[in-house]
Amino acid sequence: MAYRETQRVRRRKAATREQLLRAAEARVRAGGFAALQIQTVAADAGLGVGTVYRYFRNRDSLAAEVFQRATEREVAALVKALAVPGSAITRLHHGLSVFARRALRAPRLARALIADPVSPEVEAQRLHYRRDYACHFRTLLEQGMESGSLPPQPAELSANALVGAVAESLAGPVAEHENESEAVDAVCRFCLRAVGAGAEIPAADAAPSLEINHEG
Amino acid sequence: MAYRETQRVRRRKAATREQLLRAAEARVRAGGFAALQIQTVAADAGLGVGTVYRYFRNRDSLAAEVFQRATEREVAALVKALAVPGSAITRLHHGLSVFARRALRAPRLARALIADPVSPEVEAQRLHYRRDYACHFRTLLEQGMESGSLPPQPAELSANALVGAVAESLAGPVAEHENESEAVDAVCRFCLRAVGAGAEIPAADAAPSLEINHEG
DNA sequence: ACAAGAAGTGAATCACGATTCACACCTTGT
DNA sequence: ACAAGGTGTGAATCGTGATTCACTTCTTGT
Repeated sequence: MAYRETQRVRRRKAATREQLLRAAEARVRAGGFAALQIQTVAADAGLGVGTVYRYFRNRDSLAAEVFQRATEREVAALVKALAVPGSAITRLHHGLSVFARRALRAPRLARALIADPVSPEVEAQRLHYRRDYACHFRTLLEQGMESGSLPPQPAELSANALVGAVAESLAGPVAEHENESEAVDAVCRFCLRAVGAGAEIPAADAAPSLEINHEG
Repeated sequence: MAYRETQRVRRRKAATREQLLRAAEARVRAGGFAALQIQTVAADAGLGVGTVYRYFRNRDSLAAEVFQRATEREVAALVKALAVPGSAITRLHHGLSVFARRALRAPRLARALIADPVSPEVEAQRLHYRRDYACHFRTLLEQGMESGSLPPQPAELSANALVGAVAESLAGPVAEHENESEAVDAVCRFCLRAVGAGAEIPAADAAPSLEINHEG
């Protein structure tokens, strides 16, 4: 025996893998999953095509991992935003605000996560993600309904509609906005009214300065 | 000179073209634009592959025409629905109801029109369509705001959000519904509340029996 | 029935990415 | 320095559809 993987190598490999994933996500961010091409990603990462296959079984696996990472980051951001103290409505507002801002900042990515057709593998993950995502909103809506601050409504459907409204108006193909904050604000109002919390809409600056880490 | 296109031939050609378009749309209806393959369409129409190219320059042209037809049909349905007499809110409700029902009945098609990535050519049309579509809602929202029955809001953004909410909740990948009418109804309520017409929501059966021609 | 002018056809060809793989180049323990 | 066991590479190969085109089969006016 003369070779055994050492710490140093393990780190380098991890770094390379990371670099590939970053390059891949950058492409998806810019052009959706259609832009996730092995040649391109390899080139971006300064590596050979074959190398990519040392790290990922195939394109779909790479896509799936990019999807999962981005997805988990989004869900985490939402959960964090919802964890704020306050009434169901206040928390919903925070959540929407964060979701909206992220969608606005990375529209292509948002659309990719929500709708880009990829492999069946990714499609399954997408379902998971969507359910998860909607689930958080749904829980909040249910809380609001129980406490009487929201009118009765099918929570599941409302949650999905919220996601659609935000995604479409801010990240859709027709989205144009002079002022980011105004747009985010407008969508939040729209959404709050939609779930029946129109009257209790907090002041415009109730959830303004939430730091957003797009990368971390 | 010994051959001149006659009425009979012209008709047959038109019929063939029509048949190809129908077959193509059927595929899109079932599996989005990814399912629009020349081989498949030709087979469905009972024709040879080459024949398709006698009628359409290439796949993109065919896709574009399928898109345009479906699109125009949708817009026409919306316009017709909005043409009903009554207040801005009533008309909006009718429009939403029709839009929702159509999306629910042909979810894959709805998604294809709204989000499926195709050629740049189609992408341009999509923009047109979306603008057109949103425009009708927008006009109505503006009327409502002028007359004071709707609160001030950025009409363009609200219109897009409405489209997103309906499409996502009824035609999205996570859409599941026991009862069609209930779902349509719930989305309509959601939307009306969203634009600020929550109080004036008409009785549940205010716009129930609008005939929908899915084909014509 | 014949010639001109199309329309119909599908096997062959292209195009475009994904995927493979034989080979070059490191890393490590002796 | 050497052998073992990787890792990195990119030209060659595959796979999947779109597209072409030489050829067959109508249609029509004479």
